[in-house]
Amino acid sequence: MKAAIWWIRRDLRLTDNQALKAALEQADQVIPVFVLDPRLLGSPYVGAKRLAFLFAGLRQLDASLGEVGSRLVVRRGKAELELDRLAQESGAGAIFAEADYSPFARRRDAAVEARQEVRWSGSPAIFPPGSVMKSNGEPYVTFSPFMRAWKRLPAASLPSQRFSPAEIHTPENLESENLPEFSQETGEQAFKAGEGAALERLEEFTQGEQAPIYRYASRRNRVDLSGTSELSPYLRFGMLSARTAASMAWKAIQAAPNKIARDEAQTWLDELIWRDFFIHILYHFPQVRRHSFRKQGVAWQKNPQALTAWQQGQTGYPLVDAAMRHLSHSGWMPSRARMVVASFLCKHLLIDWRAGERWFMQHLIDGDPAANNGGWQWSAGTGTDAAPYFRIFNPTSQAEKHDPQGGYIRHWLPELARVPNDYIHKPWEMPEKIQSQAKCLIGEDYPFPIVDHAEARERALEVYG
DNA sequence: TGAAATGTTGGGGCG
DNA sequence: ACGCCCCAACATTTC
Repeated sequence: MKAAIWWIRRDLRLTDNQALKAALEQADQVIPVFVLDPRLLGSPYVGAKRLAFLFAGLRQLDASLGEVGSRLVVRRGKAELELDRLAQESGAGAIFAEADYSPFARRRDAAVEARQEVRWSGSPAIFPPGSVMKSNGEPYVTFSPFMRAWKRLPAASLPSQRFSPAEIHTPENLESENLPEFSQETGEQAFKAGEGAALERLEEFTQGEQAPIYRYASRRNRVDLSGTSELSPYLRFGMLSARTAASMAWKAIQAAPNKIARDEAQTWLDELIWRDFFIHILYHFPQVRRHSFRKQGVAWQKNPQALTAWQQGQTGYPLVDAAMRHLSHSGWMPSRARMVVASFLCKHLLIDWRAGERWFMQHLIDGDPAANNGGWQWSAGTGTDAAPYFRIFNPTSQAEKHDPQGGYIRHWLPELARVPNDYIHKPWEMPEKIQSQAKCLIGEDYPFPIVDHAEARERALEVYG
């Protein structure tokens, strides 16, 4: 065919892009287009920090396209209408796109398919939904057997990982919208957008005998040490292909200098498999987006004051508050901190996990419907293969384990900066004299705990039980 | 990818 | 030397 549309959704990259590859193989001219859909831009599950990252990524992509003789076309409107219009303007014979599985994406894509021919290739998952199933044809709902089956799939069945376009011909004279600017509202941009930054970080994380991946398992929980890969925003928007990430993980595992290092790296691959697991779960059970996977209901409590305290990082538990302010400021939080704040909201405060899920989606740069929903339902104990109801994190002992010197806490809670180590994890126990020395009066500069841990724990056991 | 309560063991102080 | 108690350290059970 003469021309084809490459419809970009969450695959903001040129390398290892199966949809782009297919379009280039089938058509002489390719039109890279991103559609700003008002249904997404105005959604209560979208926030400024993630949009800013998306738009910065699109600008980067436009620049990369420029280097191969093309450019990005941006349109604003409902996807099905804008793609219709673009196909008519350009005479494009088909639309090429990577799959996208959230309930909204599937409705949108069905509407597009009703009007235009769409050829799907590639997936945001490493192995797409449907490819990891039980022998009776049903989807897995527990992680361990899912992971075993996933690991039995031949890595060689993954299509070429090395594709990178040399030249893209794109028709002239197609109108393109400007991308909105978000300089004011988003605070400090913690992640540099774009495929280049993503590949740089992946390399740094996985390459060489001293690579962080070889200490991943033992350091990922240390909130004060940046022990995680920090690749999630790139995976979210496909600035990094999940398959490229997996392929680098496999290589690192093979190249590990010893068994300990190999196990450490393996743990990171296991996390990528968790990501696939939740993508598959949302695909097979789209109702989990709105409802608990488990039928038994928890009697959630309405508590707007407590919800606000949690959102603002004013619960009186330093690790919880540091993490929540980290999120508001940077749009990101390490995995361990996410588990701690989620457990606190659902179990200590007995607030419905959906309130936490929405807050995360509004603030996380990497906010992804499948991973975020899966994580929240896991924490709340309502999901597939969920944390058992009696597993209640003690926010103080979690802080002692994972931020032993309080460095993370002091960084995000400046009012606790001068609190001595003995009290950094339980400032409410500080004698008054030390409070004034530390210039931190509890109840004034920093709140008393909004719930007593032991009481909250008992209450959660009773309500969940 | 918990934490608390309860149970067991063994060293050391002491009469 | 011996029995008793205390309690830290570790193990097991329970939520």
